[in-house]
Amino acid sequence: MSCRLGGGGITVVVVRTPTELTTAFRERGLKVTPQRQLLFRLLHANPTHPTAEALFATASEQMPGISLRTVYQTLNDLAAMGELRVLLFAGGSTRFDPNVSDHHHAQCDRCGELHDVYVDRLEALTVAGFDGFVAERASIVFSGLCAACSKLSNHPNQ
Amino acid sequence: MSCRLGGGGITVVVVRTPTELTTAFRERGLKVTPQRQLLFRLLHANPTHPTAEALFATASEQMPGISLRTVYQTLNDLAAMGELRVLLFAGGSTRFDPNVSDHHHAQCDRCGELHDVYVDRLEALTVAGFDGFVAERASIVFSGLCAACSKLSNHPNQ
DNA sequence: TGCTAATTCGCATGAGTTGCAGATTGGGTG
DNA sequence: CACCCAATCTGCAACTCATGCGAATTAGCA
Repeated sequence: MSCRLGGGGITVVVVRTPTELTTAFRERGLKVTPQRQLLFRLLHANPTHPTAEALFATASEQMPGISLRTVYQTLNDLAAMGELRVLLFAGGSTRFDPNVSDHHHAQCDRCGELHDVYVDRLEALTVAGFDGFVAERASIVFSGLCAACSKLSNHPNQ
Repeated sequence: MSCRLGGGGITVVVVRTPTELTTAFRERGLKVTPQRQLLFRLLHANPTHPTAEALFATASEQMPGISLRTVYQTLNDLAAMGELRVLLFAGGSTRFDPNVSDHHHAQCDRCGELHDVYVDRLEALTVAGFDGFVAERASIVFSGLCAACSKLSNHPNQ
């Protein structure tokens, strides 16, 4: 089985700006605190799929005293609003993906790095065994070696 | 750019028999205890994607006093040997899949049920954004409603 | 400016999993 | 068949990640 990889088409990352998130929060009767504004900024166009702890660490630098509890709270609010995707992967805690466009992931077996990929022609898949299951979404995770780790294994002396 | 995903052709559900697992354990210098034999039997052709706790509960019926610690230990050993796939899904703890053939999963948004599906023509996918990533495997999780829950939503009066 | 519900924060709690150590045992060896 | 030792089992403690709770604070509207 093999898969053809598209020639690096342009990928559009759709991530709400802090301003848009502010509006979305207010519309729902949620308040926009300095803590939340900071998190909105840290998440904007953030491609690192951070964990709550990672965001907390970064946020603490800019706002000493911010609580880990607040980070979780805000992340959960965002996820409930559909502004954040929650990702579960091997090797640790929940990661949050501010990229809510239709995309998938590639995870490196060696360093654990996770990055976004865009898959087309999903409808071309042939699936057996649905047995009445009505699929609405598909989430694909590719495993292998990232560019950096792939180079390393070609030069094992490193 | 293209990637080859291992395997291919007709998908066969390969689940080692307790006897095969016994041999595999001995070959690696691991001992085969009554506890492990029981777990081998409980896992054989088990389509339920059980959690460690679920296996522990079933095992306890047949072997009162077996330790949850032992269940974890054996599951981890099996996973390390590649005889078990470790699955992480929303809604709780790690699940273990004794079906190590090339397959994927469908999870019901409503009841959480998880079942196996077989995907063909992965080669038809067009993937952008690998950016040097060398994909070796792909894991697909479909979300939607299982047959039972799908019927329920068509008859909301229930 | 004042009110009130939402939020923050810190601590306690809970679920899931692993580390540890003493007692036990599988299974190769003599 | 008995012995021996490393592997295993078990129970408990500890650890990680995440959430519940409540008193103090604050955003945002009147």
